[in-house]
Amino acid sequence: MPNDHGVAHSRRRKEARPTEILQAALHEFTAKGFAATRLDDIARRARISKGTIYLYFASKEELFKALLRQPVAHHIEHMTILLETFPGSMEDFLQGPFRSFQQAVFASEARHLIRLFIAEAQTFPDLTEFYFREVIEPGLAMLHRIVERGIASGEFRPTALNTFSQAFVAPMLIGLLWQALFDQYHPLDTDKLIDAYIDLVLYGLKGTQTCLDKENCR
Amino acid sequence: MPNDHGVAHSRRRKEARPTEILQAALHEFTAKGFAATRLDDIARRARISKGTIYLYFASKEELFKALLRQPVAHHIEHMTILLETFPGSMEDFLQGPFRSFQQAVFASEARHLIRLFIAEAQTFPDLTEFYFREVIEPGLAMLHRIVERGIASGEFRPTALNTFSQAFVAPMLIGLLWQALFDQYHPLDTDKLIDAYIDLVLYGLKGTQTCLDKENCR
Amino acid sequence: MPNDHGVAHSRRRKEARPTEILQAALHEFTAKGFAATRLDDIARRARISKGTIYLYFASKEELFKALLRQPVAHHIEHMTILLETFPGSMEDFLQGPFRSFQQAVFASEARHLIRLFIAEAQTFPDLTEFYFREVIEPGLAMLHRIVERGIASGEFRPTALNTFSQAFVAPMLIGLLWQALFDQYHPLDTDKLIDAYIDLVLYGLKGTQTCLDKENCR
Amino acid sequence: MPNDHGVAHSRRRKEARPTEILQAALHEFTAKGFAATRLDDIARRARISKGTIYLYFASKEELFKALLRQPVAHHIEHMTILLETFPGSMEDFLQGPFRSFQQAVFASEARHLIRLFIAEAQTFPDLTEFYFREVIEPGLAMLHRIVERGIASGEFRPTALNTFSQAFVAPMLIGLLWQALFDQYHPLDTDKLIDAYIDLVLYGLKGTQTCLDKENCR
DNA sequence: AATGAATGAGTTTTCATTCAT
DNA sequence: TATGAATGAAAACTCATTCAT
Repeated sequence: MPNDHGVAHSRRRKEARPTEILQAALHEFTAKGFAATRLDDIARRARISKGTIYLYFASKEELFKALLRQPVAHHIEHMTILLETFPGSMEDFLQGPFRSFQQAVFASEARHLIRLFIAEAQTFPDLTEFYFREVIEPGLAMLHRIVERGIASGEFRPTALNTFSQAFVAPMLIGLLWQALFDQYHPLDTDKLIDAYIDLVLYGLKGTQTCLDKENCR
Repeated sequence: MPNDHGVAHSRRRKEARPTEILQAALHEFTAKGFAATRLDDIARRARISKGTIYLYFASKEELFKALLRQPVAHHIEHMTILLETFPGSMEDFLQGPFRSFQQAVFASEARHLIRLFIAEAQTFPDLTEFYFREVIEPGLAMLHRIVERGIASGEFRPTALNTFSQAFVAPMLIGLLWQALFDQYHPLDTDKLIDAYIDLVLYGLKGTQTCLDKENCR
Repeated sequence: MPNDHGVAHSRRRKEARPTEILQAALHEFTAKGFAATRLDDIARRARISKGTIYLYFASKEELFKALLRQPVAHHIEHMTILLETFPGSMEDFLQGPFRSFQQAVFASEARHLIRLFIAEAQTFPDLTEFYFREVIEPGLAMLHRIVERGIASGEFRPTALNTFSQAFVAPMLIGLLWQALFDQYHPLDTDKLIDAYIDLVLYGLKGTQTCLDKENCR
Repeated sequence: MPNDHGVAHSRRRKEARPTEILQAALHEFTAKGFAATRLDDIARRARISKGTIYLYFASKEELFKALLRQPVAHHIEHMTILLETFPGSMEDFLQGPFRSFQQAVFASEARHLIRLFIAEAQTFPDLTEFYFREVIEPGLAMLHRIVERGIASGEFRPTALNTFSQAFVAPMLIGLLWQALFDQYHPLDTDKLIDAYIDLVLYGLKGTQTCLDKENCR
């Protein structure tokens, strides 16, 4: 019965549509930015007609926001939960889950989205607020918690890094932007960059431990 | 003598036009991005007519490129020359001229332009190449040179930072982006961020070897 | 059944669009020339929106070229084929098919297009080449062939007209231009003009043959 | 006294200005047509500033009309006067002054202006009327007069050419247009074209009268 | 008289959005 | 649901014309 098949097929596709559209949108917005991307291009890439997009997203802007709202927050959430129950040292956490998190970001589509967000944030103030509330604030809180726990346990010494948790993700940001902009001119090994940076930070944080005389070492 | 005034006024204005236009363009492009900025807006801000822009810039794109090509390279150049003749230690250089350089970037218009470049680089590949050749490559070379000189003189130990000079400017980038995007939600003291980071880097570079005795350490 | 009607209507219209647009374009371009014609006017005349034109033609220039490329060549082609198989005398051909051809040009839209081409040829060099290759060269070749056949059969005497086949169509050109420019001041009977001219040419071509005494004839 | 010189020089130039502008305008309008020609181009070619044009011509349109009104009429006038007092046969007139006139048109700037007029006539109805009254009508009258005189003296037979004097200048028109449009693809010897045509016309006009036996000479 | 910087109306072109099918 | 032809608002860009010098 072709009808049955047709319906089933249609339903299956129907459910997949938003995702298909978002994937196409990711590709196009990433390549050209919001304004320079045409819905036609997204539709063509998703192999649907332009009108169909409007069945699932109210406007180009909403599609863009939906794309950017999707996929970053859960990384942070996951890390935060992991941290709460993490039994080991904070050095182990940074060398383990935190490093993995950064590698995961580089491996995922999120890598494009972060850059896209930076590019378009001015144009979409509500996106900026969304990111701050959903990603930045919880992310910084988590980083702060790591340092706090490290200090509380005597693993870390107190440093300015406690106030500037942003610095923890600085090399990830550098890496993302470099990859997108300059890799063609001069490739960058982002894994090693992250490793080097974690070492640097840990070195700075642990500081006095490697020092013979704790009292005298700052 | 109205004639005198008129001539003087007109001449002064004529020569100032490109600069006036570029200033207005900086403001508008910065606020809305390339595509969303209308030449009408730039013209209105510069208090001239739309057509006048075309007397000085061939197109919206050329105006944008002219804006971005202007003002970053000379900062780097200045630093590079300074470094060559710098008599002191590399720690002094980082704490002195290098810190000043970063503060200068934050104080200047360049702060907006860097973010604008990141946002629009995808759309203007020739700008990307320009930045790589004129800013990134010489900048990295200079940073590399600092570490090399420090190692050669026994001031620094060899670390991965030697390979990843990008990491030196990571917090400046974080600071620029934070200022533009999130300062309204949570202000960031960029001066202190830079200080903290230079400390971190120096600590990592100089290593534990140098610290036995607080008075002697730093 | 409104649906049926609707579909039929829409389909019919869609296929007809390019033709409708070209007709409107013919009218407007003919009346005002290329530069002075606004796409708005063409759209209004075709009862569509400005944007629709761009669904079928890439630009104003392409629309103009499409208009001029259309409809002249086939006249020539038809004549050329006719000539190859024409059984009668060349006088009969000139008095018959060739005269009809000229009358057909006067009756058709081509009459406007030729003038339009003359007006705009400077601006569109590729159109000029197109006309030369597709219309002028084959047209002259055909005229040349007529004279040749006439001479070969002894019907015509050799004259300079053999080298200047252009002269055959001179009155048609005069007629077209007169009609467009001066008919309001002084109407011209183009049919009779053509007749008179064909007589003149035939008289010249047949020339001495019809004269009994060669020495006395001219 | 530099003032004197200056004034003299200025006056001399001042008087020459309109002509200089018209020459530049001829060149530019001829090359690109009315609409596509920019006053800037004309000014540059005349080595003056754009504003200066407006000291001598009220608008682009007036400049164009002034250009086209100039220089054709006097050719006709001259011919007409010549004809009135011409002592020889009309054949001599056609072979002499009339042929010279056509050659003069080809050699002069008028050659461009005629084509320019054809191209733009639609856009400037008053120009069309001007041409009809000043050029076409007197020109046709003169041609008509030639034929009449020839018939009156028994030199010519009555033919349809009497009614269609336009045909006399047909090859000149063909030649002008060919030169402008197709000479690059296939050069045309306009002198010989005119010669051939005058022969053809004379042959037709003198016709059967020079033939001994009317019945056999068509 | 001459200049040429400045203007802004006018035109082409693009593309998000709609809607009849 | 899905389509894609049609729309028309919006924006870049041009250039005749003006006018202060």
